Amino acid sequence: MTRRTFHRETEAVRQNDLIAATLDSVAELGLAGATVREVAYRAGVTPGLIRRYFDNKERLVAAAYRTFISNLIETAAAGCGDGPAHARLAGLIRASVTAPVADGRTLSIWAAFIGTVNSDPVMAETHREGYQAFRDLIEQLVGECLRECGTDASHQSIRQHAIVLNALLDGLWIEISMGGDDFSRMDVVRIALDSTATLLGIDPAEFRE
Amino acid sequence: MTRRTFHRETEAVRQNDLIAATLDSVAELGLAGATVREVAYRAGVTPGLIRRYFDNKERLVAAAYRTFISNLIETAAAGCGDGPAHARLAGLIRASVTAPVADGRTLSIWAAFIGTVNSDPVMAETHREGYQAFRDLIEQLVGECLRECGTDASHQSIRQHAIVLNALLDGLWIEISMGGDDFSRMDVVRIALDSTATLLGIDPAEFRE
DNA sequence: GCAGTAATTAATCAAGTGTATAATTTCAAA
DNA sequence: TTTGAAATTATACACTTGATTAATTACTGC
Repeated sequence: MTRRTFHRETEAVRQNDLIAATLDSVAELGLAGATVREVAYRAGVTPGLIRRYFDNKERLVAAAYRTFISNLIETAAAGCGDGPAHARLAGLIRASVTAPVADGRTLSIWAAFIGTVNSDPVMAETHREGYQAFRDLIEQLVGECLRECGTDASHQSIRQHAIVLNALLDGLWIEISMGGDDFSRMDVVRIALDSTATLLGIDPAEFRE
Repeated sequence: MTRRTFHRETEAVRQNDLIAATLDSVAELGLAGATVREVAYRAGVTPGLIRRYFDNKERLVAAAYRTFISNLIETAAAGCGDGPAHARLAGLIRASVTAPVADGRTLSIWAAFIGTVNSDPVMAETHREGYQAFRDLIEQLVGECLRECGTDASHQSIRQHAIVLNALLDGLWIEISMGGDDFSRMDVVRIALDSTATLLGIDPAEFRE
């Protein structure tokens, strides 16, 4: 009986593969399905190897969550581009309600992780960081927008508008990703942009991109 | 060595207790912590008993989710009361962004269950039912509101406004329940009502309750 | 009070979990 | 080509999980 052949990989590649395999497992089988054996199988290695790159399974899952959430925010933020604030905000919104950010697989992974936040301090901290980053981004864009449009741009006004917009985006993202409604015939981007304009008191025409 | 004493209960009471214990476990320990033994312990029975009232653990969890989600929607809907449509809508919104609907424990349970929807068909169906009920309620109230205010109340307009409002409520509910932001100094109810009025094109004054 | 029935407990099982460790294999350096 | 160190595999262990079953207990109807 011969051992299976293998080839060595750098630490970065292996960690990356293991994290990707973890996210795949979580997406398809849920968090409970992301067992050490399942992850190892998907990564094309044996279970024991995981412990060489991650102290324990908890660390692996936490690392997977961190990569996932930072990638997600990065992808959404990449929609900003440059230009005037309202154009950047529009870009962020468009990116937030379309694939690959708004997507069933993404939602599944997000949901699975979210469920652990309350009972797992490590996950809670990771989650807090990611959320904070996104909220800060929105708050800044909202602030610039309000200033551009000459509306009330007081600290409190910015904050409240950011909270509401953040909530709207979260909710739309969930609805669209869930795919429960039939969004195929609607222009979700336009709906998102129009309602944002309405909420911020901006001329919707400027938001049509 | 004597056996522990016990007393019999009706099927309804036992099922209820077991479901309550399941929800407690999920809220505090996450879905992974809701083991048969943990649930039995919290319900004050022995593990074997569970199988007398639920075919298997999957059924118990599904039943717990169903009870949870229907209670949640019922509680929110109870905020409606009666009166003109905009008052009922305002009541629903107020209920949605305040305790016990908007609450950390509620969010934890919701999040834990949501994470299973993608990989578990039974949970997916239960989820769909609950969500549909809430969305229908909102769509009806929005429709009445638009008609009351003389705005465009076409089928498509109602549907789009309902989607957006639903998203806003979901997002606000999550944000508030999460407690990440410091909402203590803000009037979240007013923020929710004002932004809803803005989105629907209704006079905010009518929404102040 | 008594008997029978059904609810409940207690004990056990097989399967799957994360983890640990020793035996192997790969690869780079000499 | 050889050697040595590090990466990877294989195997095993202790533990937890959901499920099963027989023994016991509480309660209902007579």
